[in-house]
Amino acid sequence: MKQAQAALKMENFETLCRERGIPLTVQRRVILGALVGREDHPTADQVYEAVADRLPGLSRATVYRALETLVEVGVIHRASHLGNAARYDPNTERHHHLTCLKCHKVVDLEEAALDAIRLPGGLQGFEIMDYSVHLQGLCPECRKKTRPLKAKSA
Amino acid sequence: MKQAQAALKMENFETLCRERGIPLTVQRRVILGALVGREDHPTADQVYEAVADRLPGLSRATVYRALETLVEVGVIHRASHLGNAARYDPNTERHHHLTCLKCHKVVDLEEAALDAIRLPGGLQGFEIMDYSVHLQGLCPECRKKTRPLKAKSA
DNA sequence: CTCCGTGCAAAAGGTTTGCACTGGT
DNA sequence: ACCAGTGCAAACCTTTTGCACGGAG
Repeated sequence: MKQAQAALKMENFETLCRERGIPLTVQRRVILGALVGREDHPTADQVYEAVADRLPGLSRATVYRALETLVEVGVIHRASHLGNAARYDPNTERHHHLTCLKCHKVVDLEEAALDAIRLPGGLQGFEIMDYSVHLQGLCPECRKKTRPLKAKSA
Repeated sequence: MKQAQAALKMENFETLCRERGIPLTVQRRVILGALVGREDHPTADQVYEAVADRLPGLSRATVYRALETLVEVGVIHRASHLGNAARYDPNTERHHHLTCLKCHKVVDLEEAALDAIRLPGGLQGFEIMDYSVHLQGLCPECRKKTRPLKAKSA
C-alpha cells in the first residue's frame, strides 16, 4: 500500500535526521507528508498550497528550505537541473545526456544502443513522440578531484 | 567535420525561414552561429555573453526571442521543462518520466523494461551512478483536446 | 510599404538571503 | 540554554511583455 510506504518514508526520514543531528521540525514533517501522498511532481509553490492550511503562517522560504533539506537527506528528489536556467542544444538529432552530479555540466551522448530502446506499450495513454536517456554520474574532472559519497562537503 | 555541419545547419535554417516567411535577421543568424559552434548546452545568458561583442547593443530579450524562434523552426532544442519551476519527487526509486509536450504535466513511469537497459561503455569518462528515461509525448487529455502538429496556433 | 523583430525598461515569476524570533535537541 | 529553523521582506535571477523604432520581405 502507498500508505505503508509513506509511513516508512517518514520513519526513515526521522531516523536519518536523528543520525545526522538535523532537527525534526513540524514543517519538515508536514511537507514530507504532503509530498509522499502525491503521485505528481509538485512545484515548491504547489507544496506550499498543499500544506498552507496545516501550517498557519508558513512562509514560502521555509518550503524551499525544507525541500532542500529533504533532498539532502535523500528522501525526495528534485526533478530538474539545479541551475534554474533553460539550456539550449544545437544538436537536434536523437541524443542523450550525461549530467555530472557535482559540477552540473551536461554533455551530449550519441549512442546508437540507446536510440534503439524498445518502448513498452500502454504508457498511461500517452502518445510518445520522442524520448531520451538521462545519465547521471561524475565527469572525469570531478572523479579526480574528490571521492565523494555524500553531497555536501559538510 | 563540425564546421560543415554548422554550415549545413545555417543553410537549413535559412531555407526553413524563407519557406515559412520568417524574417532572417542578423541576430538570429549570429545566435544560431554561436550555438552550433558549441558542444555544451549554454543558457540564454551564456548565449548572450557569447554574441554580445558581435552584436553591439544586443538585448537579452532578443536572445530569448531568437532562441525561441530557433526552437520553433526546429534547428535547436530546448533542454528543460518549459515550466521554469523546480519539481520535487517523493519517489526515490528508479523510475522514469512521461512529460506532456502540451500541458507540461509530468507523470512517473515505473517500467521494469526500462530499468534493464544495458549501458554502453566508454561514456566519455563518466562514472554513471544512475539513469532515467525521459519520454515526451501527449497525455490522454491533450490528445483529445487538439490534434496539434505545430506548436504555435499561427 | 508593411510587418515583424529589436532594444529598452519594467513586470512577472521563481528562488534565495539577512535578520530577529521561535522551537527542537 | 544553544543552535538551527522559521517567518517576513527584500533581493536576485531568469524570463516575459509593452512600446517605439528600424530593418527584412
